[in-house]
Amino acid sequence: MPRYNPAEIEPKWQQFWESNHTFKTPELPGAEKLYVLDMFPYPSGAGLHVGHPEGYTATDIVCRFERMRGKTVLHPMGFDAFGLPAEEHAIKTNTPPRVSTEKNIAEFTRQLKMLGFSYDWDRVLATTDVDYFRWTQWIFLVLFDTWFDPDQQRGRPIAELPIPTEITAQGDAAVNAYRDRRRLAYQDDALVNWCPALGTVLANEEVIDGKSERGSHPVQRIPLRQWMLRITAYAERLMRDLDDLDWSPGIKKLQTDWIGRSTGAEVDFFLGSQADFASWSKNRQVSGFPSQLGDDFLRIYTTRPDTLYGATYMVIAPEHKFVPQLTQDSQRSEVEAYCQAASFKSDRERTEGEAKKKTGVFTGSYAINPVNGEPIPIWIADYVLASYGTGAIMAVPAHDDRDFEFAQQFGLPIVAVVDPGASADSSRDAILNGDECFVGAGQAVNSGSYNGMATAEVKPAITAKLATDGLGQEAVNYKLRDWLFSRQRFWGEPFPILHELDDQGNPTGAIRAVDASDLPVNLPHLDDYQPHGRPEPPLGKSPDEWLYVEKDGKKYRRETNTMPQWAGSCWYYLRFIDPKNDQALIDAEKERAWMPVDLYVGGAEHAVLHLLYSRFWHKVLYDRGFVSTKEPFQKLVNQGMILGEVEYTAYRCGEAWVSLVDITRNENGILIEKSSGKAVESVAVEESEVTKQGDNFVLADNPSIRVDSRAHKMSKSRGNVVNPDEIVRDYGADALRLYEMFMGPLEATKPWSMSGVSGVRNFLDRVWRMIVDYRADDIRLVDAVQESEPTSEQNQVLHRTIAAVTRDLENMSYNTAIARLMEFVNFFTKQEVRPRVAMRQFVLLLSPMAPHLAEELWQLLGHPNSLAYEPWPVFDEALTKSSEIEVPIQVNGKVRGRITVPADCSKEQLLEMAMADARLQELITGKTIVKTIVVPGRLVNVVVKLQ
RNA sequence: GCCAGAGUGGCGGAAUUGGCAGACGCGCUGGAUUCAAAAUCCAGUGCCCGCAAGGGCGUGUGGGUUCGAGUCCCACCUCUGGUACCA
Repeated sequence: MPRYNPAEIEPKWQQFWESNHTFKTPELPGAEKLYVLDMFPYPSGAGLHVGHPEGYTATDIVCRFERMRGKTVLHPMGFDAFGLPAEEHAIKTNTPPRVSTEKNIAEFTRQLKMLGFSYDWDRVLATTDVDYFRWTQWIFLVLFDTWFDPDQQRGRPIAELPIPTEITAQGDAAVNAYRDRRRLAYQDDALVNWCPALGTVLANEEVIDGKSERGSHPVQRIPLRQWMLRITAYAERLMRDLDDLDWSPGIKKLQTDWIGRSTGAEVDFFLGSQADFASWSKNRQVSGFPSQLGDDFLRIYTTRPDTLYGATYMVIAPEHKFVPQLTQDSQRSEVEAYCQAASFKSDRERTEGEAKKKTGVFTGSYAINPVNGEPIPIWIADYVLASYGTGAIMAVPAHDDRDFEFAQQFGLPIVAVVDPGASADSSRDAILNGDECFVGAGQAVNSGSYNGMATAEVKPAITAKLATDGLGQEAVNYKLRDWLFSRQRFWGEPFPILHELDDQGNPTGAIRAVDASDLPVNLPHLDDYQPHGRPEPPLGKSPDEWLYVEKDGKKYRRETNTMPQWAGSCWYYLRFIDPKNDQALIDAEKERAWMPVDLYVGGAEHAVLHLLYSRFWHKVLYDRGFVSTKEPFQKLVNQGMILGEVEYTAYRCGEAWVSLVDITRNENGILIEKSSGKAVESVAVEESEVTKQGDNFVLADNPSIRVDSRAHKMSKSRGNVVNPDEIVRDYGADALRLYEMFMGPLEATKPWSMSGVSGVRNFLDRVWRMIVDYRADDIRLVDAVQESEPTSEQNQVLHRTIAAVTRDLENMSYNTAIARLMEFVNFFTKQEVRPRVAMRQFVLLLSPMAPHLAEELWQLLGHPNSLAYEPWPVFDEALTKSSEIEVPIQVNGKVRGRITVPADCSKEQLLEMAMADARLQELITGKTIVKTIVVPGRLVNVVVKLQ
């Protein structure tokens, strides 16, 4: 029964590859290396999703293709296994997260192996492996041991940090504190989502609308001591070094925008009476612009120093440390209530909901505008963020949308200082009157000596003047914030940090790093994973043997925060190169030989954070001499999302159908009928029940009812999730791989289609029957496959296929490569004689995409060894060409006929033959030839006009 | 609102980058094979007019450049994804 049976041949070849170590990668590459990396998965309990194999198949094709072209390929796989779901599961079931994690990893491994990817499984790792996170902790020690030298723009050992003499004079504790403040890993108070009812700190994604995801309890933002990583120090390099990467412009832009560099000025506003302003500013002319903040002025950051004359009030963030100082007694209760309310809101809530209405409260205090000596009121409002710039702004309502909206709401003055000019539309008067906001560039007005100057000139001029007066200076700001690196979680890497305790067991504030030789710091055993009710991490529940450490005669308590999930995924690409090294995170020679990653493929959801964090760590490791490349990932490709099968949805209100055009969403997001306002019910309809009318789908038996036709994201709740196990069972792994590649371009979002899967399976069946005698009782070649020379036509098809498939694989255009292979099969199944040499070449071309079937056929064609390292077929250019070609003849750009001409026919000959064509003559008689266009090998176009 | 990407047959998608629009697959129609079905094989399949030869229209919409536009330019519409007061 020699039918194509993937259930039999796929496990057979997977076993063959495994027992022969076919894809074992040498420690060091040969002549040419290629490092191809997939974004490793989080091993969730749900198992592999069809989205995973999309990218994995694409990279596997690259690897198999390039191995055959002689490259030494590194293609590893691992698991990003720390994370919230395992811990949630632990809280619910009280099983240790490691147990469920390992179970999930085993399941993922089984599923990945079932798809025949050519990973070097000897290198597999999980971020939760103790041998792995030992080095994650080690890298943290490097970050802890590094400060950023702004002059050299690089990270240097903390021992090289220059200590000011006055600090040295204060003793060791002062020196240590000075160092601690400058390390790349440092401690700071940051706001966390504290949920008193659950007795635990929640991650941002666990907070929905200010309530806990579980149980809907109120969540409060409270400051908690946190570990931070000084990624902002690297902002400039993270931005600049994008230039040399082979990433899509879209991703580069996302990263650039995330870093969000802006230039402007910091300006100090005097906090005092108008009478004292003169002497204060005179002082400033002598002392200059101070680097330290004082309490007699408010420092703001602006990108529009040119609008300083238009600043009519100021706003500070509710968390600004001047709030108590600036609040007058008359305003105190109002201010306190406002700030309290703001503390309950997350950043997101402040910007969402409530129609983004601006809120704020007056402090009762005033500051003096440095350019004109005018006092202006200081407000508190949550539209100003504490974490950006200086947490305080000068408000220029005439030229900033947000300030304008706020000023209108609270009746604050609006003074225009930029004239949009006559060229602008009719609203110029409204703008100058302060009735409308204008954010563009123009000409300065109401701006003292700057009047008449263009915006672009005023900016530097005012900044320069402020600098000479000691009132301001040019400044650069980034939206990028330092990376909040600690989590109040159990299931993450413990920090290798000890907090010194005094004799009473209280922290002294001094910290020390765990010695590198004492790594790893393993996670302790906990009896249970229930929250303990304090705003402190679960590791606070650890047994004393773990929690308390004595070292050099001093007592310490371990750090109880853990690292975020990002930590382990920041550097796994390095460990794959040398996964078992117990002396170093990576051997230097191997690192130089394999880095950088030549191709990195994964979902676009990691476009910003994961890639930015990895790049940051890599740069620190580079500065400290542990890696040799500036950037980790040379080429990046983001695969598109796979949606569920297309669904048709009709809507019904009671018994009556309602057309899609008559439906809208009410303010609660419920679908209603526009006319009646009644809720409608959505009904899934079969494809056979709908028909296309114009651009839309309608019910076949009621064409006035339009229905919705779209593919949705796969989700459990929608019930449209496709399970790879089922596809492999019903169609085979090669069919799944092939289908996912045939669906469309790798980067595109595309809907799943079960009949598409059976289409490619059908192709694989045809491939089988092209070579195997499916009517015989045992597996043998079909009679048509013979040891003969290909005809010139067969050679033409073969060599064109080799050329096209090779080019398509180089471009990662897998859908068209597969189409070429289909054309080959369509041609050769019609051939009575199928030369064995052509079949051999074809099998090699097919092998990167459908490796199991290809190996089986390769064996059948008489080769005892795997084809994995067979040389890739080479095409002969001469054989791809035919001697004659068909060329269209156009009249006025419309195709009116075709002629067959020699392929190498010259321009003149081509025109001559075209003009000799009877059909053309017929069409142009009685008309004047205005022009002829002849493109050899392409077309002839005759332009005529009447007469 | 802003940013990015995309709109091509009944469906997924091709088109060597300005040169025969719709490759390849799905679906559909007809035929062969079969007692019948499945499977397989062959042929056809953008829309409209026409018995046919042939003609007209056609790549989201409207304009433009060109001998020639899916491809380039301008304006607009729709969808998808991302993002959210960063001064």
